[in-house]
Amino acid sequence: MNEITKRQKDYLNAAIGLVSERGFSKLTFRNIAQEVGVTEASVYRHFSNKLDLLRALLKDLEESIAPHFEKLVDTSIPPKERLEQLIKGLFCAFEKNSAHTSIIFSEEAFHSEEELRNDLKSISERNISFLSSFYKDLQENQLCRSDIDSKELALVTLGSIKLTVTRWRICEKNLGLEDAVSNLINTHSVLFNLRNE
Amino acid sequence: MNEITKRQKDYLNAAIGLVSERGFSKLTFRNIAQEVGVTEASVYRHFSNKLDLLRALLKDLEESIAPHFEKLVDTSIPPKERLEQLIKGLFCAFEKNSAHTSIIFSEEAFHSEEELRNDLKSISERNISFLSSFYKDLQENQLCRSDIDSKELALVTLGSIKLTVTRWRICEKNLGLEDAVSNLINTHSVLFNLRNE
DNA sequence: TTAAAGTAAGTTATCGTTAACTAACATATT
DNA sequence: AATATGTTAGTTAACGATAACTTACTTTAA
Repeated sequence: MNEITKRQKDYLNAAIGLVSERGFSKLTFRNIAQEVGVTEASVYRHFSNKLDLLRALLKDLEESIAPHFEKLVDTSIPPKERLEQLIKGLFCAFEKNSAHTSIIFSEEAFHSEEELRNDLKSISERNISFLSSFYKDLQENQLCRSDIDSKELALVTLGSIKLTVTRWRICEKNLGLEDAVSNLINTHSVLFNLRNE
Repeated sequence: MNEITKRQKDYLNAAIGLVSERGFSKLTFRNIAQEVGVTEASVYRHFSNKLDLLRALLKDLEESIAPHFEKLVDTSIPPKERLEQLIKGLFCAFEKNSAHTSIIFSEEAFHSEEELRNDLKSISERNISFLSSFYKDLQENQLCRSDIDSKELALVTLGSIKLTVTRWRICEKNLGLEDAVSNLINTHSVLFNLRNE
């Protein structure tokens, strides 16, 4: 609910780095404190408990990802470019902090906390709905195949993005992310018969 | 390496149930022991440490999933049916034990253990390669669109399957898995222009 | 009778969390 | 200007719970 303070943001950045580099299981008050250079108890000055911290973390990550999906409905840009910008934007964010993928894409992480699980669900459904209305608009303007429901197209796109990121993470960044992105865009163009006009 | 004993299998089943119902973080020696009805130390009679247990768990899950992918190359069955059987088979396995999804699909769970991360990677690549050669064969027989590389098609399919399972899990099984399956198959038929002959 | 399976009772380490207290600074009152 | 009050961000030290893991002893079954 409340706005985040500058100092809280410091702690959150430490948390994000921790998840990115050492995994979700290493996200502890001790480790965050160590990263920031303070004591464990000090973290409690800014987050009253772990749920509170996770809530803030999820919100912070959502705010860094949502804009990419929102841009999908900006009709001043050619549709294929919009999709390209979404994919590139997301992958760029993921490259900077793979915590984004760990958290945004991992329902497992929040298995125990129903509230956070629901938050994660909302974020995911919102992203799907942006993608879906993007495709619906294209279909209505004959810029995309319309023999498949726009929501199904959205699910295919999101699934591909998630899988690509997952594989890229697991391969320890061996395979080029750039190539993966252009493959993704090309595959979508052909498969969905995307046109700019 | 070694074959698994009957008693070990009991413990693994308990472990799978645990992950399915209470999440990966609740997979502890204490909880496994409690499920089986023995003492914590007893579990150590069968698995020398946690890495050993996770190794066995991963192998066990792989053995229950691999056959579904292997059936893809059985040319005695019409191709569309083969794909349908893969998807249905996987979803059926996931419905019985959602641990399969937590583990097979979650790179996060094994973030800290490089050995297991590599195992997971191998399993994933193997599955992709089965799907890929399935599509390649179809393409060579003009039973599938061939303007996109078979591996890209495989990635789209796997991504869709994973996303569908994830969403189904997160929604607490509210939305029907049956519908999701038939949607998936239909979307693939149309999108990939799949034919039986 | 001997090897496999189980137990009780510990170890050490780390987790989230709290309590009691301090130093530095801003604001308000006299 | 000087004093009083409040806030912010930090400290040390401990709490109970739980994790992985060990040792020494007992039961059970081929």
